[in-house]
Amino acid sequence: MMEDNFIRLMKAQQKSPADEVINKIKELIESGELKPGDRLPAERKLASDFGFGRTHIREALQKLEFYGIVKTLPQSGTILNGLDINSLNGLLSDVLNLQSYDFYSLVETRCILEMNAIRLCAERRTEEDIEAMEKSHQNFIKFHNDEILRVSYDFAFHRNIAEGSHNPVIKSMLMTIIPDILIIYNKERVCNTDPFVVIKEHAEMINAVKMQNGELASSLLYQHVQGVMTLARTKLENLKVKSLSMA
Amino acid sequence: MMEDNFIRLMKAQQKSPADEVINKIKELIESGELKPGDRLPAERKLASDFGFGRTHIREALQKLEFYGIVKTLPQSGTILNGLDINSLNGLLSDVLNLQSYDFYSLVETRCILEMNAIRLCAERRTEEDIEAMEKSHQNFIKFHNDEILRVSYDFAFHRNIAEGSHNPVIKSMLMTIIPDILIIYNKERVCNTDPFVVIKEHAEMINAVKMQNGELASSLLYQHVQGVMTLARTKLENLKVKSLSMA
DNA sequence: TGTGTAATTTTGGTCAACCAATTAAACGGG
DNA sequence: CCCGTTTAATTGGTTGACCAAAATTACACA
Repeated sequence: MMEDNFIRLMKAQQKSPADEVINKIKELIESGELKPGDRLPAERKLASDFGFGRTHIREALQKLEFYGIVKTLPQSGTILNGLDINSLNGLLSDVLNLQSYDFYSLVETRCILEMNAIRLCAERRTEEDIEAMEKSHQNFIKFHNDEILRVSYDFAFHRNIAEGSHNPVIKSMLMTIIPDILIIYNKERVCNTDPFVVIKEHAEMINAVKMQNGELASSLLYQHVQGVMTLARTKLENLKVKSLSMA
Repeated sequence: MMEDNFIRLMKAQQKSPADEVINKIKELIESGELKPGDRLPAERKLASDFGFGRTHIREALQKLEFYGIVKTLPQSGTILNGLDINSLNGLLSDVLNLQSYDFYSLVETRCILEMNAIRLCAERRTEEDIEAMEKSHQNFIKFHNDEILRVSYDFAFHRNIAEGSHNPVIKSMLMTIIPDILIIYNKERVCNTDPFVVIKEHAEMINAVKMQNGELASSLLYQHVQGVMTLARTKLENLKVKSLSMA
């Protein structure tokens, strides 16, 4: 496992072709040859100029579009966004320096997003949201003896919370990080929280949401995930995951 | 602009080919034909079975890999993650139901992430972090009369905060949402916060970070972004942005 | 019967060519 | 000279073919 991390670290240091393309685009901007708002040279031209195939060019542009740096218009071209040079350079540096992240950062960010998701859920929840949470909770109780199913319904419960926040950005972000957490959870098999404790905590959170008490719901959620936080801090502190990007 | 939103809404209802592929993969899982941990049929087979080209298959798999649902191994195949059927179905439903998001959600999430980023920055900051914040702050003062440069250095300041959190997941998430916010900011040209107010707020935040006072830093950041929050709530409430996904 | 090696097949990644949408240039008439 | 129409060029998206790595199968020998 340590060897795995070493190999991944080395790979991270070898830039992918797409990252090399991004670096060259960054140089075009720094040289003034490409200005904010400009259309980029055509994919074929970039391929020829940079010495990479169009597949790598397209992968690089897709990545830049994902981060809002360019906008691709079918059959029309690719436009650099209109931010100023310093901001563009900063963003491009950040894209190029995206790191693998450690499990602790993953879990810490999940905690932050979920604490706020449940606070918003308490404020904004609908009857459907409460019913969905109740249903997941009842299913958790029903299958609390089944190690796999109870994790499944715990996860469903957390998805209900995200849904109840009525903030699609928070939902989307949680979606990108929850699967990795769950996968590592299941793989390490080190979480053995008493299901009755979970049942109690779920019930308290539902009640706080019903009462529209965001602060209470938020602090209950914080307590709820302390188990994973502690786990991440002590046993899996240096566990690397993947780069949170498309490359 | 209202017409723009209408057209985008209609487009959102037409599933992309990649989403149709994802839906078919979901059906394979629901039918039991594809189980957690299984290798998916080869790309060529999926293309043939589903009636889409390999480009669309690969785009769908790339999206699923981004969300942690599958793992693609070059020259070996694509593996479905080992989560249970309910969780997989839930995740796939969420992926298929990713929505366009409104500017308010974007800004609200930014506020949440940055409040926590600066709290962590106060706890974890290094001397380099403080120096970087000071430098951005000094540049903001220097160019406070230049509308473009001061936004640029304000952005640099916020990037320093993200960097100082020492949490790559938070950094990465802020990176995906900040450009859109800045672009809309510049386009709507409706923020006219007095630069001297910003200078004062920046100085207070730096001081709180120096003092390692996370709570203070967090609440100062909250005050700092209230302008954008108010703007988002009143003037741009229904402004749709893009789908926060690769499709 | 088990093991090691070689051959074959399968696989995802990449490429050049082609398709169709968009833009730019050319042309003709007023 | 300007404007509308037609033609040509440019563009990103898609396709089928090819490449090389990985996995599977077949075969030979102890």
